[in-house]
Amino acid sequence: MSVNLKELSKKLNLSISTVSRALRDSSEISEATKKRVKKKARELNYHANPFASNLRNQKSKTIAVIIPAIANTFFSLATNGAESFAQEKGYHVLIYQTHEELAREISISKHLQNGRVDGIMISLTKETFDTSHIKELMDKGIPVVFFDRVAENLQVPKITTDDFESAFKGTEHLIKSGCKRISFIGISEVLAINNNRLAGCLAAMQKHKIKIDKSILITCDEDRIKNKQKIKKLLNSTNRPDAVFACVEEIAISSYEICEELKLNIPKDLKIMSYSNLNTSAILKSALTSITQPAYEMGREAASELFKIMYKKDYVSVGSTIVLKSSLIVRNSTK
Amino acid sequence: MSVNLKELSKKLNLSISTVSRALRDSSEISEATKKRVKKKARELNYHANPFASNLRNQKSKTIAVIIPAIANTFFSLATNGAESFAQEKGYHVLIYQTHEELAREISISKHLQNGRVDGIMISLTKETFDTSHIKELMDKGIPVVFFDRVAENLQVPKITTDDFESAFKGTEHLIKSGCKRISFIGISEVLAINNNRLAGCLAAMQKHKIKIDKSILITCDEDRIKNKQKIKKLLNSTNRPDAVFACVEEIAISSYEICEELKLNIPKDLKIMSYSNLNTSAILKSALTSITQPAYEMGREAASELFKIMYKKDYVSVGSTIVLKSSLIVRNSTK
DNA sequence: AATATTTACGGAAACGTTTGCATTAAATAA
DNA sequence: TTATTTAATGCAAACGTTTCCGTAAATATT
Repeated sequence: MSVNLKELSKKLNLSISTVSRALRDSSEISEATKKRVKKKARELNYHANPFASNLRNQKSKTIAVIIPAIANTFFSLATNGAESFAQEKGYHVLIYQTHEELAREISISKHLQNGRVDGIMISLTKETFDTSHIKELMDKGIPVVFFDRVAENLQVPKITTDDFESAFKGTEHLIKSGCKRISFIGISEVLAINNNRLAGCLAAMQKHKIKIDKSILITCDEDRIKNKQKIKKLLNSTNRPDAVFACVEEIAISSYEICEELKLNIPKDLKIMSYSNLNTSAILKSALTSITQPAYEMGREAASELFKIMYKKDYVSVGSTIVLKSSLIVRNSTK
Repeated sequence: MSVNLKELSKKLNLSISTVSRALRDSSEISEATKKRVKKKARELNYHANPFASNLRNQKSKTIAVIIPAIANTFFSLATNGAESFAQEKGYHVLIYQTHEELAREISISKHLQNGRVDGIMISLTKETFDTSHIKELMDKGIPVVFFDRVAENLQVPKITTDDFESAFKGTEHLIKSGCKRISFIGISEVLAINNNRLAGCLAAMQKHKIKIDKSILITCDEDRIKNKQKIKKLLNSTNRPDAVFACVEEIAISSYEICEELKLNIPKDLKIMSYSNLNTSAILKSALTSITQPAYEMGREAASELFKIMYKKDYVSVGSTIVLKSSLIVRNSTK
């Protein structure tokens, strides 16, 4: 196997403890031996066994990122930010996908109760109405931070965007573009992110005296095919909306595809606006008006907050929320 | 802290070893005590310390996925496949981004020499012309598999797609659509994947007696902005190509953006075809003709191969290559 | 010169498991 | 009845670190 401290110390005619200290630059060791030890360590390609260190130190230099899905522009960008930050700090990143299933989220949480990671970043599933599994982690003393899809009732740092405000602003833009019948298409009835966006949308409509028709406020919380059927039904109805405000980009994409099928022109027959991190927004058949979250920065910020509480001795987590701004980019789909 | 075997065994009036064996269903323990032990373990919310187990067992139940970037449709899909497979097997997944830098790839490789993971899946950077750092890992006895961006000279399982054949077929499609001046835009001069695609493209041109102009076989291996300038120069030249064959989707996206700038119509003024896993291909301003790799399956397959050699005692890695098929989907951008 | 302090190192315990090797009691065989 | 096997459990070593404590020599202090 790999060379260990014992072998290394034998070759050097030194004790294990001296070698260990020399390698970690202890002040108790003379510069001369430090040099000698480090040189030999390089020669023999010595690398400390992480499990022995972890066991002894009771920490893993590892964080977990729990997300609904990695193959998603928002979450992959956020993960990019988190991993980049962690790598800079010399930490490792474990990734877990819940696939939008609460059962998996719970199962993963249980698996992380044993100290495998020093901290956890999580974005909840569409189904997560109850967060006692997260509470359990916190009670075990494991630092947790939420990003984007947060649980508002837990005393944990949260990284979010200005969902209400950006949705409000986006909806005002739609109204100014002449929309009178706006359909909000959400992804969940339990996620704060969804409900805040919806609330922002409704508030703008109220302010501008737009009649709210609840029958066109729909939720696509099932699989892709069923969701598409739901949207198709909406866009095929006699009393079709004149605009779709999509809560996430997948819904916008489906809407585009359905417009194609139904020969609806965007933006003439239907305007579409969406929360989106697509890098193809500008080159879509009708360039997509987007509300773009700073996904990469959110991932970095979440990791940064996580490290802050991880480093704090005897930490008491506080429920501070960091709100980043999304940006509205108007393009052809709402002209 | 967390409850450990010692405390648990004390509560049960049993020895540590008995409790340990009971929990792992050893045949040496009576059913009665097994039941009693498991019940108590649940009650006290006992979870074995993974580092102690790892140290003792000399394995980590963890694999590493090393990729250029996670915020990339292909790699995020492949990672999805790998993580899904690993999760099913009860394994954990560490993720590392190289950001296309060989130096990082080397640094990460060094960090994984210490047994932190039981196996590694890797897709190389654009810059990786030398793979001695990978060889070092193999020499330490750590199972490695390549996917997509492979090193052809190493004796390791490799998961690839039929790059030569799919590029050949795609190019023939371009030629049949009337293209006489095809520009291949690559991403690296050292990656096999790039060179195989280029070779496939050239072979098709040769077969159909299309003149090959080396000045329009270009490589975009720098940052986004410089690459875009390069493409712009190409598309703005007097002797502009009538088709772009993009080696990866980022190049296709840039090409679309430049066409917009230069008021070039796709496909009238320029046809574009690309290797791509974009889920917006069909709704782009001119729907993109794509060669799509089975990214998710590649990730799963790579993980599957990795587990095979991980489970093999005293394994000798063989350089078997699994080739999956890409599919050509013809859309409007080459009509 | 005698004592106190500092410097540089070694011994051994501890982190929490897993497992080879007893050990004991009960069950079976001779 | 006595010897032998089987079943169920305990003891202690081992995995490879880190660090508390101890100690001898070297240096500083009075």
